[in-house]
Amino acid sequence: MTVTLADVAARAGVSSATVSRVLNGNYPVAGSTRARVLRAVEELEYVVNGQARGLAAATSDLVGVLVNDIADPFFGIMAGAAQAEIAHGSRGGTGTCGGKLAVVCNTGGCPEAELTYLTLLQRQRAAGVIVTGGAAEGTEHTQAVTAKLARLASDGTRVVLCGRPPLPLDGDAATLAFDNRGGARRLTGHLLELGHRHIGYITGPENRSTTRHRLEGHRAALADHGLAADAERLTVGGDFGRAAGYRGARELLDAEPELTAIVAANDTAALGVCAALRERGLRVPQDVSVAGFDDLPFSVDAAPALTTVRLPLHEAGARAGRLVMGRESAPPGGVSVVTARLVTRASTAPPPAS
Amino acid sequence: MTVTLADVAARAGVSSATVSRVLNGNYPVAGSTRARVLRAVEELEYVVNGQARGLAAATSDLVGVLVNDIADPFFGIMAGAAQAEIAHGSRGGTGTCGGKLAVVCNTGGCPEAELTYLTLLQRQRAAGVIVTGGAAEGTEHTQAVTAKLARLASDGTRVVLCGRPPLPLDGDAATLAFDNRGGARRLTGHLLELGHRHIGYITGPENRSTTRHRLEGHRAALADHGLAADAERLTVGGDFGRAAGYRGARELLDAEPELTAIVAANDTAALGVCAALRERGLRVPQDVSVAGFDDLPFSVDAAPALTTVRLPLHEAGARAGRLVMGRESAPPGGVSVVTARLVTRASTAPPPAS
DNA sequence: CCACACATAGCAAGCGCTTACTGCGCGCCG
DNA sequence: CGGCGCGCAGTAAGCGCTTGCTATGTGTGG
Repeated sequence: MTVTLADVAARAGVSSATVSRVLNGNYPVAGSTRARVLRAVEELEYVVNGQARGLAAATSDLVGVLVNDIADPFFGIMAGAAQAEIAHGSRGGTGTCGGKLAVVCNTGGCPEAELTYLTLLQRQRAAGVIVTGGAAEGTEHTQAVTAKLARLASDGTRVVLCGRPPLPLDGDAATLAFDNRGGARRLTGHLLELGHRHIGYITGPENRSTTRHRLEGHRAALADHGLAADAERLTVGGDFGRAAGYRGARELLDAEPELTAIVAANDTAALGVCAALRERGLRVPQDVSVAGFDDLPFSVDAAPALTTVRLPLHEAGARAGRLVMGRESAPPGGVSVVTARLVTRASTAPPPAS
Repeated sequence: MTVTLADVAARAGVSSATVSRVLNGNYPVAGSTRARVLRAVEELEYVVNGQARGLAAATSDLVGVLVNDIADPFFGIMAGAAQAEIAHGSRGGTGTCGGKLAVVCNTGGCPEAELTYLTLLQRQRAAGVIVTGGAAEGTEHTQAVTAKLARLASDGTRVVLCGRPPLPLDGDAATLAFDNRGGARRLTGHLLELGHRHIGYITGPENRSTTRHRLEGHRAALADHGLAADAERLTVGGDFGRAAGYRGARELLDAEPELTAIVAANDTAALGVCAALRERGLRVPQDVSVAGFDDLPFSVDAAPALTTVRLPLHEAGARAGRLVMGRESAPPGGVSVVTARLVTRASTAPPPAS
């Protein structure tokens, strides 16, 4: 039923070695022979068996891409860009084609799931792995994940960390670190400059590096203006979700009547904040200013358009893809910082005069 | 460097066959032997070689998921849900684990890319393939894609079409067809019932089944009310993108001063429509009603909240995942229709009295 | 007490491909 | 005109694992 190299060889009247060489093209084969082989391939609709090839050549066509939530455009954008680079060079048809297959794995940000996927990828002897999104911190699995990554790296799998703090890895590893702290600091700084003095903050999920860094940036800005005191009280927990923003905003509003601005740890939550505000009859930005983080595509379309911090997700994903494919080399030290740029739009304005 | 079955066998003082059987667990092995083997596996941090296993057992741990645009939540939601089902049963650690690896492939809706990925998947002897999103129609590659799918199906790969018209496939194939036409018809029907008579329509990309079905539904509703005449004139082309909605709305407004409602082929475009309207000083829904399609998560947060048609994307994706894993069986005939429910929110209202 | 059945473990033959290494025939130089 | 080297093609040894079949040891019934 299934056509093998040997079938093609028989049909073309050559040995299977010759067919293999024609298909891989790194060995001289006479033009006439090659043509005969290719015709046989065509006629038989032969498709190489990737597993057998991988086994024999000790290579793999797979590259893993771990994301926290594939339904979230934040990750979708990075994953899409990375995949485009990874698949790059592919050509259709029955013939040979370069490029690899990206395996996008949804971890839900759970270190155990990360570990599972990493093991699965290791089983397939993946050529590389891109890990996106913040790292969970402080759980025992975190360490296991690090160990696994170290293992992969030292086994020759290219490891790229994208939007996650650098890790000391042996082999061919690189890190694209997002400047979450700096971005958050500039964002809150912007609000402070506008004159806000009572600024609420809705965090991301607990124990994640991204959450921590953004919060640290926010607090650093407050400290710059000698406002560190209130910080704790005006911070409520969230999870990057829209509902958390909604809930958090209500909570903040109840706790602090003088509140004039709310910063959410990301755009999605900021949208929830806006909804809660609207519901209370508060206008954005006249009564309360709102800011997010990430600058996802929908943020510009929110009403009012959201002030946020832009992370070049597409570019970072593409770069991660190139790094994992070895098409671009890592900077010395292996770590390069991705800058986060403040984008001011209509959702922030000076606080009401009152 | 890399640990093999034989290494484990040597360490445990058994043959490699025994180790294999312990790991696969479908053959009686004495308890004491099993324990010894497992300890050796642990000590050596052995991880099976998926390629070798696949080759020997003629199986695969891979399942492909083709999507048009991974950065679009429409696909992200389905892919995420499907993947959760596909990975289901996985357990961490070094030991055995069930579940498979989902390979999410971004095709950009381009049939050539679909073909390429399908071939890549075929090379890896994927256990199954889920194809999501509408099909391109009328290009010569469309036929090639169909042929490739037929080939895969008859080779034993489970094929699941999710949100794409059914195809006559041999093997173990199933289709989850979205009721785009019915949904669109109900949506436009809603607008007509509100009293609108001049309704603009912004389509999806050309030559895609989804675009065609939604437009057909829209026109069917118009025809129901004897309004088929204007349909052509009040339809402008789009591509499911936000910018297309923006552009389309301006175009429609210029062409038809009496316009009181605009239907976009999806929510993303509807957001662009709202932006254009705001820019012209038109209020939604007092001056112009707007409706989308899909009910993506952000639609409820738009201002005003978008009237749209809800497609149970999560559920459909999960179901596709179960089908491709053989954990749920296809309905007789292989096709099951996913219903599209009208969701009326604040963006639609009766036309202005004038 | 022997034959036979059953429970385990080992042997070895692949799975389909890559890739040294070997073999062959030809043209060219001396 | 002989030998050498080169350009191609073939041979075969794996890659790491699964699995049908065989071998061994123990317990049981006749």
